[in-house]
Amino acid sequence: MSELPAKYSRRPRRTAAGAVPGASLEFAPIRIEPAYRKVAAALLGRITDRSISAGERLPPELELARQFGVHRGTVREALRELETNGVLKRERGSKLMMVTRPTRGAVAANVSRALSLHDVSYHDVWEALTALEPPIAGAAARERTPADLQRIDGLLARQTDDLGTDEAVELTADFFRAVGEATHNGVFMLAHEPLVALLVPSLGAMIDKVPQARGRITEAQRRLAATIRAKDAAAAQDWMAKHIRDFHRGFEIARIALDNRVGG
Amino acid sequence: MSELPAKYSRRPRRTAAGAVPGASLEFAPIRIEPAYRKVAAALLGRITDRSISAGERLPPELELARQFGVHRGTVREALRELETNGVLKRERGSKLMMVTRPTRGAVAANVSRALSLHDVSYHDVWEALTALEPPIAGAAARERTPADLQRIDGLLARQTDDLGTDEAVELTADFFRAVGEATHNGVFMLAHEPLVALLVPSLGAMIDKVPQARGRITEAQRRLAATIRAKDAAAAQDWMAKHIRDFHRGFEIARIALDNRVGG
DNA sequence: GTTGTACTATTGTCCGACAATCATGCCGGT
DNA sequence: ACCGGCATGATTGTCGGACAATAGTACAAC
Repeated sequence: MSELPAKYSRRPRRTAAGAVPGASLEFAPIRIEPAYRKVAAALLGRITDRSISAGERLPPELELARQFGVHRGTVREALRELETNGVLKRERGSKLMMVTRPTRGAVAANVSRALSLHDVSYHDVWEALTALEPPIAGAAARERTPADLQRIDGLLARQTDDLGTDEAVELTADFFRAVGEATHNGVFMLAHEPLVALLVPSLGAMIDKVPQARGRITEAQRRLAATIRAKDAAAAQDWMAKHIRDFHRGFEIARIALDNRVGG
Repeated sequence: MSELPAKYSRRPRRTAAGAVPGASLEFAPIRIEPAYRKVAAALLGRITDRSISAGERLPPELELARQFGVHRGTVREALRELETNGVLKRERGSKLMMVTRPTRGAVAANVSRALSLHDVSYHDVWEALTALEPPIAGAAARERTPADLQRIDGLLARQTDDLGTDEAVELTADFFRAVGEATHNGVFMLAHEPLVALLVPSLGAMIDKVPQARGRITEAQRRLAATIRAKDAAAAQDWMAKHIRDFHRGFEIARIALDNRVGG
């Protein structure tokens, strides 16, 4: 059946056990990388250095396998790696894989998961939000465009009392996102996303337990929006700081232990 | 050779083309997920909800394939996905895959790449550092332990004039990391890592072009360390802010355009 | 012009196989 | 009793080949 197993020949492995017995020379640890990782690294390199740019389509898997000189299964494993990194997206059927830029949501989801697995506490998240959000609000006040204002106002207009808990929470999260986008700073937009995402579940619990919270949230957001409209960065910082403190207080009133792990 | 192709039977596909002709009803798009994604989701779920905890070992691939009722290749693609997410680590040979928690470095690398691909500018990174690092320094001053102090001092002691550019830059980055760890806040530790990583390459260029930068950096770090030792959070914030401004000025002097893309 | 059909390209999944590696346990020599 | 070498089994890495399902396209039919 098999003529001769000459495969694997392109990856010469060190089978010779020719280690000098007494030598105490310093050897660098031998770095053996699986092929799928090398393929992934090669592709990722071409993407990060922009020789393949977003929106372009990759050759089909079989063609890639031919070019790299590996099996299609190996290429697929490499592609899967890039896909989870968010730099590739594939659609079913005959569409080719497309190079994309990782979406904020995907990156944020990874970060959230990592934070959650690292046993980060609510307190830690609050501390970070306290540090991060006021400057974000300030930057938003400085940099906002009319379009940003419009989006923020649109969100505020939807804040009514007869919303369900989930919608209210989602709307609050969207408010933070909108403020982040008004900064026109990709770092800010990405930075607070995982934090907001981590808080969303418990925010719902808090709102349910603390009836007055909804009103305070809406009020703070309106004030904040006004300062952003007025391009008053200092006031925006102050109101955002107050807004964050409010959340903190809500959690205390709802008796959510702040040194609990987030997420789950 | 093949008796009968009864495979694929466990995934019934809708072959019937029974679409109502004139109906203008709203249909939700049908979500069809590949099997490898479902397997990945199942495993990830068990990890994030802690029913499989870090350090445990997963069953071998063949066993997983048997349990999920899919082919080993499919399981492998799913595992690759988790591996990139950092929740699994595998070693060569007969060792089983081990559940791990994503390392900060891995997560940060993903974030850095995403930021870089999104054309974030130096200015954006500076703005974020200006917002983030002073509060981090303040938290470090409040929360530092003797061990943290020792690590920081160790790094400072290695800051001498006869270091190569690369070592000096790496030492500076490590200083930031050490301050971050002194906060004992996982969010802070993770948050500034990608930013520092993005700056490292250009920081080397800056140091080479601006001779006085090295001295200023060392001086600022010593002062900062002193405030952290004294647990003087306010002073720590101030010195960190100054430190960051210093970097900014260095870049201006070195004529590195601040609206350039970072990374690459 | 719209609708249906055949064809092709591509991805998703499966089957089966072997090489390389690591752990383990056995064995003989000291 | 301790040690290094060797056979063995388990597991991952990779390969070859196969087929089903889907999407796009070209073309004929109405």
